[in-house]
Amino acid sequence: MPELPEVETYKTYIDSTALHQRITAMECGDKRLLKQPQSDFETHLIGQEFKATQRIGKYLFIETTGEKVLVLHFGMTGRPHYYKTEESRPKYAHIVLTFENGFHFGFENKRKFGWWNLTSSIAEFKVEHKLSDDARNLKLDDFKNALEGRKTDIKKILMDQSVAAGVGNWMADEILYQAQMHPTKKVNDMTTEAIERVFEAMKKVIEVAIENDAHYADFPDHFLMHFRKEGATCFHTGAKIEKIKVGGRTTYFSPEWQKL
DNA sequence: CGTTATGTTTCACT
DNA sequence: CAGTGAAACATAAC
Repeated sequence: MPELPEVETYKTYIDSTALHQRITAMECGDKRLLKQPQSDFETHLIGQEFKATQRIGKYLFIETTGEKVLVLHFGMTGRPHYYKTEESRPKYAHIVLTFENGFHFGFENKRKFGWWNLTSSIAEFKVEHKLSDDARNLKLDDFKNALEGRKTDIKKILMDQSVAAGVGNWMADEILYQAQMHPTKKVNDMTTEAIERVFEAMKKVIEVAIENDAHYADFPDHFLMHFRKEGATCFHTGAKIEKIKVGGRTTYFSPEWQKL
């Protein structure tokens, strides 16, 4: 389920479990998850330690004591899992590192859309992958600049990783619900006030989600995540939530509440 | 069996 | 260049 808040919880999890331990082995059950030959990862990881982590959007960077930075992307179904015994090995841990202390760092990825890579420079990686600043730290002026000249649906813009890195499908729906903005509103038709409203909603959704460890059940009652399904009841209007496609992605919204 | 799923990349068009 | 829609990638769950 990894969008920005989920990956932030993964970061915290890794920071509190897997840092500062010598890596002794690597295994990978499906090489398609590796963007480089496994031997490259082994060369740069074995004998090294995780030193610190950084997150930009949905990408997690793990700095090591070696010269390369490990880059993780979780795809649609991924999470890290730190465990000790083989019995507790997660079923879909397709990539596993073993530490000197006997624990393992498993990369769970049921659908195999996630991957690992190595980079020499996080800054370079960010440019190559056209990532904006992380949505959590993004400045209003940069957001406005990124919208300049764009004419498409606000939802597509929000999910554009070069505009606000980290916003994915559920967050875009939640942000637009909070901002009372219709998902297919064209950005060139939006007033400055409306753009600022969406920006503020984005910030709020991010902080609320992180505060609650991306645990949707703990989100405030007026958050769309509680009724983000077709035919469910909108908290504010009591009307039915509708399902449409925007930019090829399933989109849930409340027609009366979210104005075009 | 068919549909759907929280992501990214690529490609053929307009 | 901006934008679109579709396809591809893999697989489990409903």
